[in-house]
Amino acid sequence: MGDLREPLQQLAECGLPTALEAMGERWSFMILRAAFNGVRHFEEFLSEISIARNILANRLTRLTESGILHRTPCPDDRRKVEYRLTEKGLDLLPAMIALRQWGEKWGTGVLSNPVLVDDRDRQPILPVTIRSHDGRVLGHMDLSWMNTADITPISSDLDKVDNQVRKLSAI
Amino acid sequence: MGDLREPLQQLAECGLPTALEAMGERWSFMILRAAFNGVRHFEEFLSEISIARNILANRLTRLTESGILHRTPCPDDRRKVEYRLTEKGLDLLPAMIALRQWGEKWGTGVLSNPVLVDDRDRQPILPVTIRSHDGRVLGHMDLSWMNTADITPISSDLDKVDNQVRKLSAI
DNA sequence: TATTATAAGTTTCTTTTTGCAACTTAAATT
DNA sequence: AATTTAAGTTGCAAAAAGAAACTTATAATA
Repeated sequence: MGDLREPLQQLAECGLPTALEAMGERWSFMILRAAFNGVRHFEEFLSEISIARNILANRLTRLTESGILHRTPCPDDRRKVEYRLTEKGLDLLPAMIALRQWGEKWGTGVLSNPVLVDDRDRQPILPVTIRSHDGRVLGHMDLSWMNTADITPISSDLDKVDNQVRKLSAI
Repeated sequence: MGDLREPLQQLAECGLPTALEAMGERWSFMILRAAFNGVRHFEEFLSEISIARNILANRLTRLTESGILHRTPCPDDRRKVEYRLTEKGLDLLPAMIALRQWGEKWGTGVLSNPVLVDDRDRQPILPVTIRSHDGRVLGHMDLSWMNTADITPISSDLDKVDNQVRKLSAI
């Protein structure tokens, strides 16, 4: 069988560079976390995070431009500006929690307190995992890359596409 | 009821800064992605990613130091060095996929090809989500912060801890 | 064997980002 | 009217990123 490193260009066709363009700068994730914790104003971010004033201003502008935060001047106090997470920003929660959980698991004894719980039963959430279409938890050894074109809608014969598949766990 | 922004210090007690210390630098996630795609050697990373030589050298050293990659000189060709993901590195897959999926969803029409499939049935994986202990998919409005000490082992009376809870969706 | 090529860096220098501190501007408080 | 607060901006120094040439050890080739 051929070389395993065929999709050189395909590596480029991936959402990761896009995500990093918006969230890859220093402090972006810390600002996001603060926003998820209800922080909404400039001076509030400033006291929550140990970031320089000008950098914060720059990041808030960038996050606003990329549609992660929405900037609104407050009507009641016209000095204030409110930064709120948009739907796009809120949708970063799984990525942020996955990162946080990884840091907790592998960091030097971070006690992880407080912990995220489900409102319904007040129990801690599960570790964020990768799941198959029917909900089984998958590890990297269970995964392959496959061309969208070669995917059978739901369940059919899938024998002939065998060599269109690249194991992720060739690692 | 009191102020909603009580856990100022608690924001610091979180795995996110730890995770960002290891993965927050520019290119780290791109290197990780390449590693997940089977890239193992310096020159290979270099041609896969548009990164400067010295920066790549620096990042590989840093990622090795933080235990995400393991560096081994190749026995067969002593010029070569092999960089492989450790267990700690492999464990970043959910975070990376979550980011990638976010980029695909919100980026400017990234077609996402190839796509990650489950080996078992060759069907695309689900979007990475946050789940309750019993597997329900949770949104940010279903989540609260709670002190570890106040969590009832599995299911008991949980009424009195009511004001120990901070809604995440006060947003 | 000598010559060339390859792999994995390192060095030097230039350009961008960070970070700090002081300054600004508009609006609210006292 | 004077002071304080909120959200920035400006100027300058330090750190990090990027480009290009250089190094060192090894392997392949003539």
